[in-house]
Amino acid sequence: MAHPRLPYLRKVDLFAPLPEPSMERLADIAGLQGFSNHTYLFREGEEPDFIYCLVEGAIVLVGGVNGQEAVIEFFGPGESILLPAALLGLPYLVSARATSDGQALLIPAGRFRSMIDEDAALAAQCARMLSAHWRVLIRQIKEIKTCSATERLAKFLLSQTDKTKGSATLALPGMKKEVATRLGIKPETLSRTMKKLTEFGVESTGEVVHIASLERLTTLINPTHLD
Amino acid sequence: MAHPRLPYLRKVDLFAPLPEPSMERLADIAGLQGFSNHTYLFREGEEPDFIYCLVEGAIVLVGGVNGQEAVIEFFGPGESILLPAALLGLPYLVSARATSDGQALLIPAGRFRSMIDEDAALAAQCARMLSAHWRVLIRQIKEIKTCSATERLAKFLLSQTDKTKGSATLALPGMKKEVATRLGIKPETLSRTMKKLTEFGVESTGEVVHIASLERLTTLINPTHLD
DNA sequence: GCAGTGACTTGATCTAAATCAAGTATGAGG
DNA sequence: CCTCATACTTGATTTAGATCAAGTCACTGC
Repeated sequence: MAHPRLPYLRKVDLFAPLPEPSMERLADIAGLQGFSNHTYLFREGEEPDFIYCLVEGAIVLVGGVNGQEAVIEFFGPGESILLPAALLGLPYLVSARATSDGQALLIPAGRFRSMIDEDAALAAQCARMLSAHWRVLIRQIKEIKTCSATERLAKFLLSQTDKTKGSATLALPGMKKEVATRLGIKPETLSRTMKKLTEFGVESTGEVVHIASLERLTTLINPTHLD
Repeated sequence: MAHPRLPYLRKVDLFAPLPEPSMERLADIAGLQGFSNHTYLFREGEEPDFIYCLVEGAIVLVGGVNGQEAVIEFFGPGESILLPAALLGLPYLVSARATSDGQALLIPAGRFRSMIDEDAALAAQCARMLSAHWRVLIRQIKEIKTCSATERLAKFLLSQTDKTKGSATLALPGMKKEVATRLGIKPETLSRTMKKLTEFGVESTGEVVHIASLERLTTLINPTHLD
């Protein structure tokens, strides 16, 4: 095969639906890079050199204001990050830290920026992926502004599984202290909130959380509010 | 002129940089609609029929969870809303309420969705506008998670003017109770927080806010934290 | 094996912001 | 002009979550 990168590109949601010619142009400029746990892929304030597409492993997007640091979102295989900064050529607003070893496809930002004006399929696909992520962020903002810590944790846990009925076992996408800032609370509060959820059939052993009944946990979210 | 809508299209940031042929295709399908204060342009949960491009007037995007309602963001002339829902054909996650009388260009979502796959310039421009808005949302999430109510209000006020030095007078983009939920606080808290800012040269008379010294207000944001 | 470090928990206390409860404008409609 | 509704303010009180302070536990490196 002409391009050894092609099989990796196909694993990335942003590129998977693209026609062959677009894929090949991307394969020409993409590079594969391994990263190890706890390292930073890039930091807030830096100029955007690449778009990062996760092939394997997991990372967190974190934003710092003042001395503090807050997790914006967790990302896993198939997801792409930093498309907005790269497209606009503006400094990153967030940093990315690996939460496991893994591999990412790196697409040079400058080349990508010129490709997008000529390749309608690619541009449209970017618009769609950005739209999808826009919705993820909106949901998070709505939750922070209108739900209590307990409700937010319950929603978060439910979002970590694709099942909707019965029981579920899931691994947290990062350390507890990262999950805490993702939810907009402190680690101590997460610890206590987790304990509250015990009454609703949630058990946690390290990174692994077991939910006895998804239905039961769901009742916590809309607390007898029927209108 | 063939298309009476063209001058309006040019006022919309999303379309302004597009080449003539793209503009004309858009002019063919766009419709102008007036709206009056306090009315809803669309509501959360509805199917996306249009993209709304504000030509004149102002609107708020609000999201409701449980019984509550929170302002996500304020929008003014030139800005477009609901592009994400329209592109993906998914139900709106938010509602839009007018905060003044005004006019909007409505682009049918279905037609727009097919245009975008053929028109590279349009698709690229959508990707760029979505990217810009992504950054606005990220900034908001970072602020909510890491700043106190006072800091968030100070930042918000500063963001409402393009000046960076001296004094400034500005009109709030909506009612105080809307500004409050935009900041993730209750109206009562906004009232008290405003009073606190009096010591930092902020005076408020109804919708109008006067900042005596932007520099002085800025010091409040990075409280003697230098590293 | 044992110090050292960093994640997590648990408890006691504090505080920022929410809630509850009156108020005072302000503006629309009869 | 008066009444009603709605925005906003102000005060008293409560509370969710933060902060401060010990702990325990698991893992690393010597």
